[in-house]
Amino acid sequence: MIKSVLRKLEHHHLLSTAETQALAEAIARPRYVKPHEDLVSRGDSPGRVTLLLDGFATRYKTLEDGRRQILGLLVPGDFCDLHSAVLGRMDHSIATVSPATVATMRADVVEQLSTRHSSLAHALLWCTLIDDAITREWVVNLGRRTAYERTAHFFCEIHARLAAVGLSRGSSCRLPLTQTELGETLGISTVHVNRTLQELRRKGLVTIRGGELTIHDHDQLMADALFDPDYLYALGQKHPPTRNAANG
Amino acid sequence: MIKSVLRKLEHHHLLSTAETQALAEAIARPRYVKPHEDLVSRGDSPGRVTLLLDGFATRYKTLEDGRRQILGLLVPGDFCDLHSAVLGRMDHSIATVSPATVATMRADVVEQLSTRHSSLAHALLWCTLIDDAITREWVVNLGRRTAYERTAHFFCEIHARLAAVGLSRGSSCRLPLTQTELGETLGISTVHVNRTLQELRRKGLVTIRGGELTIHDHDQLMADALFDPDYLYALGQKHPPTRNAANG
DNA sequence: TAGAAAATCTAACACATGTTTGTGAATGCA
DNA sequence: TGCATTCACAAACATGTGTTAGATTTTCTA
Repeated sequence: MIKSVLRKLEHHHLLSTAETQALAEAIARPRYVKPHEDLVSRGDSPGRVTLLLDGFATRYKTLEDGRRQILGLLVPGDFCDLHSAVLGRMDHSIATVSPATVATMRADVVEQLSTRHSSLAHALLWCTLIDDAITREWVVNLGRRTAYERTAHFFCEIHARLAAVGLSRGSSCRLPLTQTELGETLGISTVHVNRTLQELRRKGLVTIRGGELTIHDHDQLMADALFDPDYLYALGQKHPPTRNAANG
Repeated sequence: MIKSVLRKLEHHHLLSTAETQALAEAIARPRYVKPHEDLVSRGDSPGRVTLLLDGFATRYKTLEDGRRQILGLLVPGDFCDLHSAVLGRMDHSIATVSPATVATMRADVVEQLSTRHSSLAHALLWCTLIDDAITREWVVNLGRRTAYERTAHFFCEIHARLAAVGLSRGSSCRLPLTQTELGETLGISTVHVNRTLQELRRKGLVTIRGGELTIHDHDQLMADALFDPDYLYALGQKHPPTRNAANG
């Protein structure tokens, strides 16, 4: 279960056995969380860092009048709130969307480990910065792409990210979001999500059913989305340069 | 000139004289840059970290077909590409919008300083995380706010951020963006920017002229924008708790 | 397994925003 | 000082997306 996290951290570069062990020890015993439950809420000062081991979660913010925007989709292996260890409190909330398994680590322990193991610190920072790169791409998505392009782009991204942690089966992967949640992610209304999904289906590019996303024509989807996986920093590749020849 | 940076770093908590001195020494002699010139381009692996000392700059990305989205506005005191030191290359470009003064530091020197001076490392990380919080709020802005609300929100944010580095005069501050650039920031067309600015003016909330932004009714503007400065983490306050009583 | 609740899907209509095109004013450059 | 360029502003029209409301289907749960 902890594998998904290690796999992600090692995308960056390999950790020593001492490091992975220290990390594994710091991780509290996994906890099961029901769908649609807050893991951390805006304003919290958790003092613990939460790690998503299984299932899906969203970062989100709600405006005074109830409008909700999803800021990011968290997939297994993602850290939920590393930044809160430095900033002290959460400026947004995080909620599960599916049944999930999470583990936590004490923030001060993470800090200690980071000072002791510089490449662990580096790996954690790397995770945070990839998240930022993804958020920036979402800004492009919301600002400059049409609803259709946005949706296509989102599907490309999710498939790539899940593939990176070994959670895709060929052209399929899980994506347990309702059309309402998709709308809150893509900045469009639920009704328009429905229209858009129909168009993607009609063109034979994508079907989504029962929380399962299937991409039928990856090339065309990427083209329609103006998708360039550059910003994922080879998250989709097995192991970047630092890994030596004997790749597994 | 270096003051703007220090002032920002010290929002977080005070640096020792040794630290500020080490930082000052690492900063190469300032360089003047013309408006609308790239400071770093997408794909670059700069090896140096750039610091904006004076003037304005934008992070931006361009889609294959030419559509451009501004991902962030950089104001004096902001780091342009701290993350590139870890990620290795830029996933977006940074360009000046006004005449600007910048300085650079070698990435490896920054890394060295960070390991030697932990509270400097902390301060730099803090800057990065604030940037992320701002980017997340931009996602909300683009995804859930109307053109009018977005524009109002953007003006609130810029004024708060400039006030934080001592670059506002009462209800006014510089904002040298053309209506086209505002559109690329707010995810709307140039024509619609014009319409929106007129509405803000008609309501007596804001005027923008000759690169100068003036807010006539701050309360109403914040209300219309659904602006909550929370996400700026008290960037707008002089000095947070860690600073002792004798505040300047 | 029935009933309730949630999610998908449709349709009609409203409207915010985009597009195109053009004018006049401001700005920069030779 | 004049010319070219950029910028702000305007009007008419096109359209993508939002809204409201309701019918169907699926999923949950008692």
